[in-house]
Amino acid sequence: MPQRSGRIPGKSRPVKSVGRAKLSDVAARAGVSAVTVSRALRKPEMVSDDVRRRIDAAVRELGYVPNYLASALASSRTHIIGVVVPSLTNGVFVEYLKALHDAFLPKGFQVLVLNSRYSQDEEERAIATLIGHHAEAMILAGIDQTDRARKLLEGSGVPVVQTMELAEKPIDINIGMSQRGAGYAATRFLLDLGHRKVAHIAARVDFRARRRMEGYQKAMADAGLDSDGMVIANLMQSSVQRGAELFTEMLAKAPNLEALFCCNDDLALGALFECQRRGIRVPEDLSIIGFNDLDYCASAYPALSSVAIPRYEMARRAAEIVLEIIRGSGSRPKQTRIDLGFEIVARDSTARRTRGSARGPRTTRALAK
Amino acid sequence: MPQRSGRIPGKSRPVKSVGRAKLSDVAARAGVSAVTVSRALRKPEMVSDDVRRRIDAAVRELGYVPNYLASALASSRTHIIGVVVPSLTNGVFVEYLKALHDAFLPKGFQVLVLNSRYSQDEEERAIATLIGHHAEAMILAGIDQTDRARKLLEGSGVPVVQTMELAEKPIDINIGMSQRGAGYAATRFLLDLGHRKVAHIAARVDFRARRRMEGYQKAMADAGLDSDGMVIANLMQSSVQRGAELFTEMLAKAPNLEALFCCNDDLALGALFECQRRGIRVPEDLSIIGFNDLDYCASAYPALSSVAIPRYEMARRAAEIVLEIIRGSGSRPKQTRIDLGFEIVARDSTARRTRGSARGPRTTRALAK
DNA sequence: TTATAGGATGAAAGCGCTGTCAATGCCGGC
DNA sequence: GCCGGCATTGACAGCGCTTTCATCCTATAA
Repeated sequence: MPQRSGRIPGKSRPVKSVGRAKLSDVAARAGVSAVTVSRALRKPEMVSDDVRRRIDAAVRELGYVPNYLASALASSRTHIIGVVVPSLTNGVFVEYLKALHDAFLPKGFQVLVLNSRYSQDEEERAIATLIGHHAEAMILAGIDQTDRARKLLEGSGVPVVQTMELAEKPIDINIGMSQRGAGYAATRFLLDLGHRKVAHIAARVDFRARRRMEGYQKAMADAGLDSDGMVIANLMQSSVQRGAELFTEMLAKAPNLEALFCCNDDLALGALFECQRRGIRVPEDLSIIGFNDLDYCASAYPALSSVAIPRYEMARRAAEIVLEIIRGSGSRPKQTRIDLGFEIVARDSTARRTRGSARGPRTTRALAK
Repeated sequence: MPQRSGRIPGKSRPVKSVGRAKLSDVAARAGVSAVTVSRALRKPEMVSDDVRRRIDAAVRELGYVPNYLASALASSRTHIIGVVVPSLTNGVFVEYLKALHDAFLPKGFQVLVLNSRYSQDEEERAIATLIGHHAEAMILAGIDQTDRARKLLEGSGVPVVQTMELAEKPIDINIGMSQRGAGYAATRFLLDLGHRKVAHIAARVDFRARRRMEGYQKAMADAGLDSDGMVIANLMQSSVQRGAELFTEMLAKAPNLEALFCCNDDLALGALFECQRRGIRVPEDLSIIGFNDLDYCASAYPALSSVAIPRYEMARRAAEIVLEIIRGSGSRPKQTRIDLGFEIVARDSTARRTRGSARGPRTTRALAK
């Protein structure tokens, strides 16, 4: 005979959440059964007004908060969207996450964000964690998952969206842009302004940054230019400070620099500040272009040129598609690989090369320090 | 007789995670019972080598991922730390969250971050959500929770840490600093440099920003100065761009400005750029100090003075205390209210007022636009 | 009046795991 | 050759909720 549920006095297990009210407590207080309380909370229109009022009162009096774990286990609905990004501090992902929150929260979903810290292994672990939490969909920044991660994702049976970049063989859905193409275009833009000595600096080089750099190298090669000695790629964390440092380093290698393509805006801003510090005029002596087009680019002096990537739109579309799949349970979207492109935003920090004016004074000053 | 578990053909419930392997599947494949698998996964040293090997193999072959929900429900251990911050984009909280992640993840806890978007109601909802998820501790940015939120927190029975500010009556544990005092000190710093016309600009004014402003006003009043017409407080989102705008607005109200205290560094950077644009020399014509001392302050040209707040340390200490409580189950720390202070970081954007040189040309130019 | 929807409520089972305790097998020691 | 003790393993109940299906009651039609 199964024993009466409840705690056996003197032999109770270590109680965690002491005295926390549960469904049956509310039910007892309202004088109804537990099922009715459950219903009243989820589909209030299914119970009578009188009962609903009594239950509401009981809930308030007891400070009842439903146990989400039990609910999720019983219904196999977690309302969790799993997200993995490589960084929580990078401005790009900050806005990307904001877009995801904005899209999912109003629809009753929680967004569970895990940080892979630019490591494939940590990403794999994060993915396993999210699968363990039974996330109803998975949104990943990047396309470079490990084999095991791919297997796990495929086995999970939930929609997976890879973003930020275009994949050759997407796991499921892919919304992105060509990082390589964007790197090529940014470099091409500088070349088209008449610059020949175009350098590239990068920090925290991950897969995406690497492909941007490849774009830079291709554009240089296509223009018949040598990019050897014009690249500094650093694995340390990117920051404004780092931008100043790498630019300084570059100046030592290539004092007659004409244009600088920075892997991201932080580096570009740091380089700009360093120019001001050294009296290098931007854009007269040096053209600078960043990447990502963060908020501050437009406000800087001179306003920074950059490459705008559709980070908000990528997140929005990912959310849209995921919600559609979850709703329509199973109806896959017709298009599963979407290229959202990018845009070169030309501002005051880049200008056409003017013969003569630039060369002399700048390099002198640049070397002075 | 309870029916045999398993799906009744033709009448099965809507299956969510089709065919996802569970503990019993692994057990069957390894030829052991489910409990043994559970043990092998959690305390490998408790099972024999042979069994462990077979189980590991089965896990791999089936791509088994434990159902975290079921595990948490059964053990009443979620390993989740609940965190509520008012913004996911503000640089301060970005670093604060990073510190929390760094502290908790290595200890086997997940950090569940919810965004209150500077709204008390949303914060209350976030807190309820976290309680529903049975977070094992709660770390909140700020001290201004609603009454119901406080009740929920007290009823939850888990440690609660309020951070970023010092509370009169903490809910539980409080690690912070005096925002008001910091505002006072920053203003005092400018006054001590000989400035009289000291203005304050603020955006996205929340409780903390308001108290910083009160500090500013008190410092002005204590110095016998009038702060009327020297303050612009804006409720819109803060950004570099906004800094330029508010500074421009302030210039119209107070053309003979000598020093500017910005509510945060983004505004200060925007104001700095605007000065460059207008040919206002910093610090000769105008001293500028920001707040938070974000990374880029030190790199800007001129380097921005700011007020450094111990955001990393607040998070670290909060995590430390929480971990101690969870471990030692019940042993409260002796000190439950910790003041971590702040620091005025004087850099090149602030300087002693020099008679004459400043006044004339600057105001002219300032008014020019 | 009696049959008959249809709305409101409840009883039972089970989601996938873990805690507890009992059962089994094997060792050396007497 | 029997027993205590240790190392392994398994059976069972239950975490707090939802799903399913049965039951009850009232209102309406016949």
